[in-house]
Amino acid sequence: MPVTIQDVANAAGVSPSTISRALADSPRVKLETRRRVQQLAQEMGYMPSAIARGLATRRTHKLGVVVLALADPFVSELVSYIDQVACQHGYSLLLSSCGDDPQRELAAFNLLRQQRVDAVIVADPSVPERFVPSMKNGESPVVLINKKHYPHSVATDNLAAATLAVNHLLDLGHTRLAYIGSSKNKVESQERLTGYQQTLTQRGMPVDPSLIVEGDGGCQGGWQGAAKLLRLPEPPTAIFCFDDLTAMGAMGAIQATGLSVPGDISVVGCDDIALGQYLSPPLTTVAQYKDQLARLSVEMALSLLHAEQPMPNQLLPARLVLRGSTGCK
Amino acid sequence: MPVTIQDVANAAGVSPSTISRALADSPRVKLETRRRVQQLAQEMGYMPSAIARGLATRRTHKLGVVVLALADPFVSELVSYIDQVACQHGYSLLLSSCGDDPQRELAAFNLLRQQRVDAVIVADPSVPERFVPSMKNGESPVVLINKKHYPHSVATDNLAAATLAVNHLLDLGHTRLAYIGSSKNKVESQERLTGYQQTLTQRGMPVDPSLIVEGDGGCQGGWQGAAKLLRLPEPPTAIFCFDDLTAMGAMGAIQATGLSVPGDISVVGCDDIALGQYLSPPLTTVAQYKDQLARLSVEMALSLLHAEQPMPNQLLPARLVLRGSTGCK
DNA sequence: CTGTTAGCGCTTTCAC
DNA sequence: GTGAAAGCGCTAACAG
Repeated sequence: MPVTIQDVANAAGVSPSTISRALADSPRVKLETRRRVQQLAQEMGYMPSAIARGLATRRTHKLGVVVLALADPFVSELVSYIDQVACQHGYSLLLSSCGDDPQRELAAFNLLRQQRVDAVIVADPSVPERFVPSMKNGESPVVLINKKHYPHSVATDNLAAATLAVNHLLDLGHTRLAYIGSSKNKVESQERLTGYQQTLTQRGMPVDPSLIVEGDGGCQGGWQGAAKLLRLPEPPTAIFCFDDLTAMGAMGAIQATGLSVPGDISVVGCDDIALGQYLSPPLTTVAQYKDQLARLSVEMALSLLHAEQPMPNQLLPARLVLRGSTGCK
Repeated sequence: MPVTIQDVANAAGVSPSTISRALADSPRVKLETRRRVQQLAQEMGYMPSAIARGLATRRTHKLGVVVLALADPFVSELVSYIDQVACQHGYSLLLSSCGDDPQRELAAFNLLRQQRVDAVIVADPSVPERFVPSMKNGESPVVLINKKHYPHSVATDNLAAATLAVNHLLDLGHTRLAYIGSSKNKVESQERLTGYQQTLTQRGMPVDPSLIVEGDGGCQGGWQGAAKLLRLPEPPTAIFCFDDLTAMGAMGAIQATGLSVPGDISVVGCDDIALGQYLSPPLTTVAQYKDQLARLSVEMALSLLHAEQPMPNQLLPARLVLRGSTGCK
């Protein structure tokens, strides 16, 4: 049995309330008593029960984090940042992977509701759209990452991201430029596609529909997408991929046929996962500011809680990272 | 304000206790009442407060998961499995990355204690040893993954893993065989090193100390380790790496100098992270049964809780996965 | 400055 | 088969 506030109160010869106040460093208790109590609590190894405190204050200091696939490097890096920020604010993360099964989705989200998390952050953009409405029913605010169309979100500007990538490739002199999208992230992928198309058009290049194929946001989809492009009578000389995993798969497919990256085909990814720089060749990519996505999403969640002026939706820029897969460096 | 059990009781015209029992499907309440209450609760969108329940039962149905770096693919894949299993048992995961800072470590672990998690699983083998003793003080049982020397653990047999890798390389005809270890995972790395040495000796090969270098369990360490090996007067023709990230880094370094994998040097990793098969060439590796590690660690944690006969420590086998980086397939 | 009193929402004896 | 009452460990008025 853990030490309770009563135990400490008895030991200190004061009432539980005083202990409670002293530990909160309330000025309402005499400095001396405060110090004494604090030290005593420390010595006794007293750990306030977050559970009892939660019941009393109706605030659990827990953030629910919903993801579909934690194993996706972008997602795990993001969650890692979120955890850091949350920790700084005295919050813990309650994880909830909803898997791909609609049944589990609901169960997972209900678990979060039962746990009375103060807010939930949907940290994986591939969490299905159909999952989102059910969240509204909950009483805790929901912040979505990279779903800018929802009430509370912080997202990377996909249009700008695609523009950076395509301009880079165009600057390199490429004229046949493909895009591999993601069926798992329809909206995001569509936005990046739009950026791709707009940029081509703006720079006076034709948009060839046969150069637009769909992956699944993972390596496999990237591989298959690239394989399809390679079978074209006139294959592209550069590929912009929905994300870094797609790009990895694409590079694999290209290299497996004996072609060279970037010698024959240049590849650009998106996200900037940590492993990208260790691929051969290192992956040129459009980086998302994961640290900012994390920080802002936590801050937004917290601001929603404290009913300050509702923090507006955030749209973050992206950053081009030049590496070997487009022949840079 | 969420619907409380009182609300449901009022609506149903029975007492809270009956609601509580009905929802637990207790035979003590008449079948008809039970059904009626269950449906009513459903309709009213009643979600029992895990927090109040936790206070009353002293069981939170939460598992604390301690990791150092969630962004490590092995770790995130593992946690992903743990989440699945935990969910099946009606448990949620409370995440706690302790970062590399000893200060935060303590804070992170204290958070878990305050949250009164039922048990904690240390899911990242690179969580520093010095962190472990402080866990014993907690009142909740602790299960460690891949730290077989601790009271409650489930681990992959590192000796066997290394043996598989080295035998494979030897079978391929290699005679100069290097090992890149990890300074961040001393014990594990030492075990794999022992397996490497024993196997070489058993098969009548010399153990050349200059072929044993240390990485950091990540790509960078792998890169540097391989670079060091390449500068040797007589470089190895095969490298067994502490883990897949190390192997990725090593492959990068080798390929960056214009050498070929596996043409000039074969590389074997360990862990079998999902991305391995999409590298060029795809990575031969010794797979850990991550699903089993996850399942058994959760089951061990739960068994510890329910004070059944304490489940003995588990040692799992490893499995060789042949791919391109050793010229297979 | 400190103590007393009431809950927070649930489970669980113990009665009826 | 169901209800009443106590209590889980804490916080937060309200007194003094």
